[in-house]
Amino acid sequence: MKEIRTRFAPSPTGFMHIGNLRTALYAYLFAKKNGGKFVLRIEDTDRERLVENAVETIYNTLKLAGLQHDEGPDAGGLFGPYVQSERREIYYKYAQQLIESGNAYYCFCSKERLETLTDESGNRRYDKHCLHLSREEINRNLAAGIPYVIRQNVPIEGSSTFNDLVFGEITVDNRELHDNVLIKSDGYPTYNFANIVDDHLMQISHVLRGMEYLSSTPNYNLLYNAFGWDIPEYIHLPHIMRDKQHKLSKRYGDANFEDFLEKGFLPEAIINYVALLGWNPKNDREKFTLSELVDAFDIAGISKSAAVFDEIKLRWLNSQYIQEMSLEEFEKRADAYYENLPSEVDRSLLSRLLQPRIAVFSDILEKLTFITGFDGYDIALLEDKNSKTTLGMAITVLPEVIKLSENVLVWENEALFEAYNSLTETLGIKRKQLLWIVRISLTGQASTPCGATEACVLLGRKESVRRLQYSLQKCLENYVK
RNA sequence: GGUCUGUUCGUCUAUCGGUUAGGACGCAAGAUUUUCAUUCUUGAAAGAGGGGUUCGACUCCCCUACGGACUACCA
Repeated sequence: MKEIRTRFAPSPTGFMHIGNLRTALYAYLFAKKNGGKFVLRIEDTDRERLVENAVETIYNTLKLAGLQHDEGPDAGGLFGPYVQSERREIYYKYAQQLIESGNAYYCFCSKERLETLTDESGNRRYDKHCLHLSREEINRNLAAGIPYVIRQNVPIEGSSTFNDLVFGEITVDNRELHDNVLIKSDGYPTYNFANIVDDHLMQISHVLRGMEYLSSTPNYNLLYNAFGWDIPEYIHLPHIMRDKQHKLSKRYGDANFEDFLEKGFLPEAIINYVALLGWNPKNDREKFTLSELVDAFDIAGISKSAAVFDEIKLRWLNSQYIQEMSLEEFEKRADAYYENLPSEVDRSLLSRLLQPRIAVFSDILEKLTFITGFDGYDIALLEDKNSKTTLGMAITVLPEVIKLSENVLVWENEALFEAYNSLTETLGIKRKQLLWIVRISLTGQASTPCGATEACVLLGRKESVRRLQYSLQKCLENYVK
């Protein structure tokens, strides 16, 4: 039984796109599920699109996501080098072999000539012009240093059929196939060539990749056959969309892993969410750790249709992870968002209040504005139809609350609640009403990450009394009987 | 344009010929609540259209419509 080997083969052209991450995840899951190996290969054959540090981004992402590769440029392995730019002689050697067997040929056509091959709808198909060059002509051109590429010689007749583990059997007429460039004029191989040579040499048993490669797969199979190599199993993955019409793209912005991390999403939640975009475990389960995903993964659960990325649902999943973490862990991660808080604010209490109320860590900033940004608010908030409060009520209640707040013995939650609660009795109003008035007066916000008494504790006695007085003042100014 | 491919609630999806078409997010309503929030319950919400095949089709086949990918010396 052959060992299961999958690979993730990104090109270092920028950030790690969510769609790419999912491809890596599935390749990892499939390998691990079957006791196989997951290898990382860097496809840097497009010298113009290289982005500095992109390789580090790839390492980093895989590390953060927990997708540890068994082989790769940084991990070693028996099939290196794992960076395509370091394998040029290999590709060239195999290209020569293809030329000798008639499955590839030198092409010296100029860009200008190629242009003339473009039809009215903007498509270009090479006419095999250079296939008919004589040995002498080729040698002469080579000797003269005329730039050339090496092209695949696809048969003009017949058809190619292959089986994809997700999409099933696919047949394409060979006449639809192009004589793809295998080796570019700069000496580097194209993806179309490098990927098949490497997949074979690295003994990749299952190729998982985006379905944009589905239509060029027959080309690859022709190459495998020309070499007499076994064709790997194919697992093409449906796209992840930003909406029904558009693929998730780098241009769109937020579609990359590090952006989500920056927004305060947890890598585990992102992985969990992304796993379920285009795959389902055949039951209703929604929460999985990475190792649980390994156990549950099965290509039968991969769907054929594209999935729209839904950040709202990701938020929900993320909130589940946040709520399950320990308070210590939460505090550690939340700490960065507490920077601008007055030092007397109780961070531990704050964390306890915040943990069940946020979906992503960056939500914290907005939840904290009642502490950091209390400078006037819409007094109309004090009139609430739900709690049945009015400005007039606030005016009678606030002085009592202030008096009580100045005198209450211990400034902590229980005591405050007791004190305010007994005040409702003497004033003859509902607890909900009093607490609404207090909370609004204290925070100026309809929705806060805490109740009235908790707001008191967070703000401290001095600041609380100050705010209550300020609010009373505003009420009096605005009150028209 | 050609080729390949897809189409179940707004979104992610289950169903592999027989179900009141299920779950989740989101949404709405109600309940609980120590005030914000949580939680709970309930509800609205789907098989693109048309032909077949079949006793019976979301499920199989064909056509149409509408998406998407590819059609580069990018991957």
